[in-house]
Amino acid sequence: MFKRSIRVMIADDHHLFRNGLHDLLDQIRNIQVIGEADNGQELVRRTMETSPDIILTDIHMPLMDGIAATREIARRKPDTGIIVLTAFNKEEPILRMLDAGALGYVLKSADNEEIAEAIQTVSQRKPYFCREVTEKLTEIVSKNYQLPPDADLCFSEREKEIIRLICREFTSKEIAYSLNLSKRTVEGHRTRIMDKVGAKSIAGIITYAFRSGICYRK
Amino acid sequence: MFKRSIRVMIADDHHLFRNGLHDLLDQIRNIQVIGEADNGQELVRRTMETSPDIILTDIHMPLMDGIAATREIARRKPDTGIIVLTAFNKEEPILRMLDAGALGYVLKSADNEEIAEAIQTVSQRKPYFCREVTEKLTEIVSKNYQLPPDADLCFSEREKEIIRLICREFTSKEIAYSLNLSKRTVEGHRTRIMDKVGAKSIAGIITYAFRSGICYRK
DNA sequence: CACCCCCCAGGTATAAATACCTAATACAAA
DNA sequence: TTTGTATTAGGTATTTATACCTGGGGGGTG
Repeated sequence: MFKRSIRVMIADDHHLFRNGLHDLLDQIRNIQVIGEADNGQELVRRTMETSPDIILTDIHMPLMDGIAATREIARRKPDTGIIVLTAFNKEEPILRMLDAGALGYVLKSADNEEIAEAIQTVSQRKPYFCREVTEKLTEIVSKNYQLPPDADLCFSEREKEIIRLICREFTSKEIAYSLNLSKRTVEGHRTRIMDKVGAKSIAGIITYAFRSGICYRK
Repeated sequence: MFKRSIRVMIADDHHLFRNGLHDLLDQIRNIQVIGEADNGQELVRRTMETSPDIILTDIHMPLMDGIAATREIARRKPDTGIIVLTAFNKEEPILRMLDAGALGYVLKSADNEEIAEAIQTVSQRKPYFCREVTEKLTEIVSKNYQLPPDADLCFSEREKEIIRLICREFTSKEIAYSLNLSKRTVEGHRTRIMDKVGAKSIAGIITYAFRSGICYRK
């Protein structure tokens, strides 16, 4: 089966690094480097013009950083696979880039094979993270994610349903309407929930819901 | 370069599934299946005896589930690469298995190549997650991890103070008393806060507070 | 069967929150 | 100086929430 080559754009503010990466990618058969940019604005502009399949971008760049550029490109050309290629394995940039819409995250210390693998993977719309970043990611997850506490199990499905609706700013009347119940029934559930979690008002229900994982941050 | 074959152990309570997987793995050159287990206890015991390089295990199994078995094996034989092979792409089992020490997570719907790839990857001590799970993982991260919010800056200290008190279940009257203000003043702040965050009620204020990081989970 | 728990729903009453107003003070920036 | 914003505070009215009470129906279990 014939595979058309993957068209790649490089963005980094260091000329030498771009050169090295360009040479490296030129050696890979089905990859074609179609452009370079030394800042985020140029990256966005050239991406709009040339529609690369894959972008390899640094984070720290003048005029517009890689995060803002990624966000912009993810919005305007959502089919573009964006891979972050940066030196540091820090929590915040990883999360910001993920949030901005990057599909891959590879450290600059990566070897040639890994970069090639990242490009191949992301070009199929699959996420790719290098080992270090995956480790970081799992670390972040285990650090920030609280497993549903046993208390969770104390709630019936109905109760959890109502808790989530409460968190979404629905009043008892609205919840009753949407669940085809009486307003009094919803109020009854609400009271039971408050008793269970020891809350004095919906405020307590909501804080409990967030802290316990019944509701999520996003 | 000569590569010694990867010694794999299979754990699943379904005989047919073990068979199918066994046959599949037998077709891969450098993989050698050295044993099977149909429950977690047996998995741990046989792992202690035979020290496989890689374990492919289901989660739901009698006597001891895959999570407990993984935890045990990660503690007693930390060099073992454990890959979860399960049917469902749910948040909780993923996190539990990661926490327990699994390095890979592949859905049973995966094709042969993907399972082979997972084994190869994990045998190099690199984590491997199938696409769906990676997506879930990033979803979990972006859902639970809060970026330092810019919105935070939009609130005056007074407003943030009041937001935190609201989250702690204080009523306007109580807040007014504790801050030596009029109840009406607190209500005024509350209204301004609701306007700013686009909330319809305190529920909206609290969810905003959690999501933006003005209030914390733990 | 009796018992318990969940879900449902109603009454009555008070407290709290919200939606509209208005307006004075203070302090910093344009 | 003027402008803006934060903070303070009040009035009036309606809607919601909460605290008490009551009861029925269904499903599972000892």
